[in-house]
Amino acid sequence: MKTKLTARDRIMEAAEVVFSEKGYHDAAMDEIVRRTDMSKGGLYFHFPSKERLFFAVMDHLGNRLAERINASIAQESDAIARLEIALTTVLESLGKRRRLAKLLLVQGYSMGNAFEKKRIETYSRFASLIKDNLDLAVEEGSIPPLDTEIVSHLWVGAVNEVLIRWLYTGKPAPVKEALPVLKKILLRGVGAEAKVSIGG
Amino acid sequence: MKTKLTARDRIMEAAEVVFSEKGYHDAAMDEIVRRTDMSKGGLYFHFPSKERLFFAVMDHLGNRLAERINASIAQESDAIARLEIALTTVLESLGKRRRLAKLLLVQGYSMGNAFEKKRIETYSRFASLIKDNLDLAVEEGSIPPLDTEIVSHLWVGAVNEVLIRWLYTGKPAPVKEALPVLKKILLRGVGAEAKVSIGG
DNA sequence: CCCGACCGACCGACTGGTCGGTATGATGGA
DNA sequence: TCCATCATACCGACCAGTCGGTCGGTCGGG
Repeated sequence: MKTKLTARDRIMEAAEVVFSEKGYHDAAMDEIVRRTDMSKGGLYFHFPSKERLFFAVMDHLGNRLAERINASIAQESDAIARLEIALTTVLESLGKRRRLAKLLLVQGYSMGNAFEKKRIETYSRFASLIKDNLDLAVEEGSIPPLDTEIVSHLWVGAVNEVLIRWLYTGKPAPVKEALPVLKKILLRGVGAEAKVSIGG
Repeated sequence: MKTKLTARDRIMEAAEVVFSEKGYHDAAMDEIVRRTDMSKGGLYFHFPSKERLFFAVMDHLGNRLAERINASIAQESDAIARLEIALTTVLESLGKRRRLAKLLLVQGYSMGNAFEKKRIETYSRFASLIKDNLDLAVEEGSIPPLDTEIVSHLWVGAVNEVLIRWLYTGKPAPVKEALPVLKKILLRGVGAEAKVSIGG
């Protein structure tokens, strides 16, 4: 294990802070450089453009979130329970850090049309995870058949909106208030009932 | 009725086109001017800034959509039926015009943090409409009690995501494919069943 | 002759990206 | 052991383009 971060990592850390606070467009490369012990030329030695740097940060954070979700559902075999746990993990992870949430959910849009592809890619990854478990639940017979493709995006959108709302207004509290409601409504929507009882 | 549009209206029309195609940031005032029979100075006589112009366009389009929804649900008294009709109207209106949808749902983000307030405002208006009818349905006893505040935003988020998805990938078709699923899942989620039968 | 409406050249601030140059350390032949 | 050589990593002043907004001026109708 290295205690020293690589130059790449240090740049990405600074970039994460600035991008999440300012959004893509309003973030100046000069400011990211300022947050580093490096020069502009040094930064551009490691990343070819602002856009690539942003994508690298997004990928990094997206990966970490995905890993956390996968780890949390790994030991659970029941599809419905896995969906509940996944919801919980997302709300907990993003609800714990505004910065992460903001960057992942909102701050890329100012990139303009180039962001479309990345957004689709990132959101699809999480939608797929939901879809897979919905499909499994249908196979298991725990829920009636439905268009899991559309429903998975419906779920992602619902969670997304509730989190963005929280980012901007500070409420509802993602885990304490929103999570129970989201679980109840979304699960009932697909014809299931919450199994992991925490907030009912 | 005037057949002549005012200068303000002509500017807003041009702005709508450019903003929806390019997004807030990438839209250049010079291009909006070019789409007008007016000069830059003339435009700035009517609107004090780019930001204000964008907000004016958003308000205008938001109002028109809200009016359309209100008109469509006016003659219906049953709360659940009103919710179904409102969903249908939104999907129809936005599904019919990418431009409108894109501008309302996505293109403002590139404004950066100044957009937050406007987004909250715009989305809240539609969430409130949903919330009011959910509250009514609870009062009527058609659905069990629930946190209608959070649920209304869940609905808005779900619809939003499905529409954005459609904007970017072209599927699913908002009215033909997405609408039936959204109605079914969202209504079942709050403990109701679709009453207006079109797509089941 | 005044004033609201409009004109359009121009300003100045900003910013992504470049480029010639430097420091450091590894390599390797004599 | 010592020096020449080379690549990697890094430096930061500078460039060139962009764009929102301004301002002195024009014009026509009342």
